[in-house]
Amino acid sequence: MSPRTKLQFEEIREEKKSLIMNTALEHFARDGFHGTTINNIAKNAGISKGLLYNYFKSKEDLLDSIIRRSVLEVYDYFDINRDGVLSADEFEFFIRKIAQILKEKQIFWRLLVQVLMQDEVREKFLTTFMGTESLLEAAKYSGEGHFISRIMKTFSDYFERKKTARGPDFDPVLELSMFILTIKGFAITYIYTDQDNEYFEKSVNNIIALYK
Amino acid sequence: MSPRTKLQFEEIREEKKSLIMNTALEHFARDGFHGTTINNIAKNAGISKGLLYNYFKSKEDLLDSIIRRSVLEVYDYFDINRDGVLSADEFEFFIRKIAQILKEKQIFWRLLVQVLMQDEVREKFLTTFMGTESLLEAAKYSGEGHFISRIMKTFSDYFERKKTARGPDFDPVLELSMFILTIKGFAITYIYTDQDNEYFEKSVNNIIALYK
Amino acid sequence: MSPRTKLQFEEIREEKKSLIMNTALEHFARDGFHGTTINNIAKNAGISKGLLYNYFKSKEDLLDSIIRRSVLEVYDYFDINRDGVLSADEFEFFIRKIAQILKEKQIFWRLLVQVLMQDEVREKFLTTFMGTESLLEAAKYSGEGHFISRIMKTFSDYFERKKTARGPDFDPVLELSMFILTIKGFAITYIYTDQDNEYFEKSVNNIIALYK
Amino acid sequence: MSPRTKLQFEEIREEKKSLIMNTALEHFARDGFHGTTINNIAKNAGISKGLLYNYFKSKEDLLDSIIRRSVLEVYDYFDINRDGVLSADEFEFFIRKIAQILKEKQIFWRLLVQVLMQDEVREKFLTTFMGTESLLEAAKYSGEGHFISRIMKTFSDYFERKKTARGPDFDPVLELSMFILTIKGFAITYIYTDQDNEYFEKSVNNIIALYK
DNA sequence: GATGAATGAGTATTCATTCAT
DNA sequence: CATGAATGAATACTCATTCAT
Repeated sequence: MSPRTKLQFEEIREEKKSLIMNTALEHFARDGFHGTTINNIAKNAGISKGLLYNYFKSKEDLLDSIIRRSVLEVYDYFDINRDGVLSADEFEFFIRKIAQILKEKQIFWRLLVQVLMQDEVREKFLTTFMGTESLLEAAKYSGEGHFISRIMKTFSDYFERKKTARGPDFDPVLELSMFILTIKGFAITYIYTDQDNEYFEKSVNNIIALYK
Repeated sequence: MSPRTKLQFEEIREEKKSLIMNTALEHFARDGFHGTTINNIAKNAGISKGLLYNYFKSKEDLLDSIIRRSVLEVYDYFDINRDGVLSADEFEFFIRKIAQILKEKQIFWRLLVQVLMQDEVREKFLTTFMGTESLLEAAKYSGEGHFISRIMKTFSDYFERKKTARGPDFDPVLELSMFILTIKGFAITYIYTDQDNEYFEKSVNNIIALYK
Repeated sequence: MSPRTKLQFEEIREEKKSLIMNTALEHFARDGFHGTTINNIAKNAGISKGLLYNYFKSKEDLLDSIIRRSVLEVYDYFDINRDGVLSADEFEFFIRKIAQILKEKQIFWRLLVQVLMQDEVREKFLTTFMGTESLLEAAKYSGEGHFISRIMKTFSDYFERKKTARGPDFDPVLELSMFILTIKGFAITYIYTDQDNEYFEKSVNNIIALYK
Repeated sequence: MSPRTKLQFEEIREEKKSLIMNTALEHFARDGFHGTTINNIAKNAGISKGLLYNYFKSKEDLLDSIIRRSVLEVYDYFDINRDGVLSADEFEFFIRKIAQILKEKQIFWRLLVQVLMQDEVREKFLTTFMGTESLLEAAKYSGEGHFISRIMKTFSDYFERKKTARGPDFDPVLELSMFILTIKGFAITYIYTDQDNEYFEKSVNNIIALYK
């Protein structure tokens, strides 16, 4: 009957937080942020509302935590040891990685996209993770804490380097923006579509063929 | 002081409805469906809540009406006299038309995209206007009332016909899905971006160059 | 069946607001601000919670409104045409006036005192109506909007003028602060005591005898 | 490693209780009873909520304990060996004592006053320590456990005795009630005011001059 | 047609208190 | 003795919708 140790408490905390966040993610992604009630989350997680508020300051804080956690997870995927120069093969690897993440975290991306449609959330998110509102702008800076900005810069450099090979008619910024736009379209499409579809893979290959 | 004719009453009705819908659209697009209150719409439209309910059965009915109206408007854009065969030039015309509509109705598209992220709305909308959940699937049917499905079919046929010219390696369905996905990415991008950007036009040209 | 006029609406509004404020005042004075629930106020006023929030932004706004209204009422009592100089008879009139107000608005004063014990409310109130935290300090300034400060200044001047008559040993500031302190004690006592007590009147007379 | 004796345990218990009560007092006085949370008290006392409930049955019990303890402390101040007759010098001593206690326990008095504004608490407290609601009434009885009543009686007798010296116009009850009222005003004033103010001492002297 | 007062079910949030460890 | 996770009832506040005028 000895009291629980600090570690035990910590474990319980982390487990419960995770449980709540996963449950909430499902709800948010399916019903939207406003359409989801704390009551429902708590009920589905099998806990009381009070406990939820023991772990998260507010409904918004819960949303924040989910986004933050998932973004950091995504960041890990890209945290490979690189010299800042993206070779053609590395480029391909990247694209495949993005497709893979999309597959594995489909439900999160659905939430993210939905949430990013709300203007306030959008602004806040972009400032936090990109440092600017436009992906094209983001590509110009190598913001320190701005994960997305860093990736954009990497891609931007990639297309810049292609200019020498492709000649003066090649517009690297246009190429970059077409590439981003295509990736976005790809993502939006497969967030809501069955990804076992044969065209998921085919599209990936095609994007690589187009922009590698 | 002759009494107003039935027609005049009808006109007033339509004008008021339009006023309400326009005001509501702005709010929905900016604050989301849940984030918008009837009170706010009524106040901004300069009418009373009661009157609003005189015109629309419910908040959802108001949303429905807006979507329905706008879709019909969009439909008008495409209601050119055509023989069901899309020539290369007609294809280009189409793309430019889409870009133009995107520009002219940016706020509506923003709303539509946002609303379509909510699963319930999404399903309802897709059933009504497409007859299926997947654009690719939609291309297979020439649904009667299904406006979007019809457009998809037109594009599908277009890429099918290119197969003969391009040879056996050409996969028309892949081409169609890459095309759709690109249009989606283009739309999503410019719904939230300043469209006076030089890359708006450049991207349009590029998409045409790629898929014409 | 003609619709209600603006005036009619205004009347309804004012009546209901008054009803709510009176009901709330009773509750606040008896159970304290925190001890009173919106539910109870609404129930006792015979209206729905929703309506209450139609008239007051929040529970705190309701409290604010009550205080503001009552303070203005009290202000009216003192808004006599005066030259800024308080004669001995006017002094007596004042004291009797204060006693009278205390009697007529006992329940409000109970609330006010109770509320002023909460540090935050206290600060806010003092800043709004006095311009400083100390009555003694308030007496130094003739703050424009600061109703209480103005009264204090009047009393301060009164005791200053007595100095010439009473000689060098007379400390007008001490006299003022003893006077204030006595009035406070008087108020605190009779806020919670049956005022038909014979010593209510006797005390008033005594205070006048002491400080006139 | 000799086991702790019962006495040692008792000491620890008392120390912890004291720690909790002191912490709680600070919070109650600053934020009010309702505005204070058990969580905050526990956190600031450096203990767990559970332990707090090991010492006090409820939040209200904690409040009760604080008041009870402090009242007893105050009682000690007055528990001088006296014959029941208050001489003029003893009267002066008393007043100075009250002023001193006010200074030393300012924070407690603030709490007490605040808490006594809540009607329920008020009633309970008055019954327990005074036996009646009115200080004037309290002066009539020499309630056994009623500490305050006893003090009132002492003062009452004091003013009664002065009647013989002052003549038939002297109303001892009026004098007593003016005295009480002045002390109350003095207390209320200096509970919230910086007591290093020179008028604190001057007021004390003045009260003594008036009622000795 | 037109108004806005009125409703009530619903929502996020708080907090004293309990209890397994 | 000691911890803090867990509960649930209570509370302020919101908002779509109705309805008397």
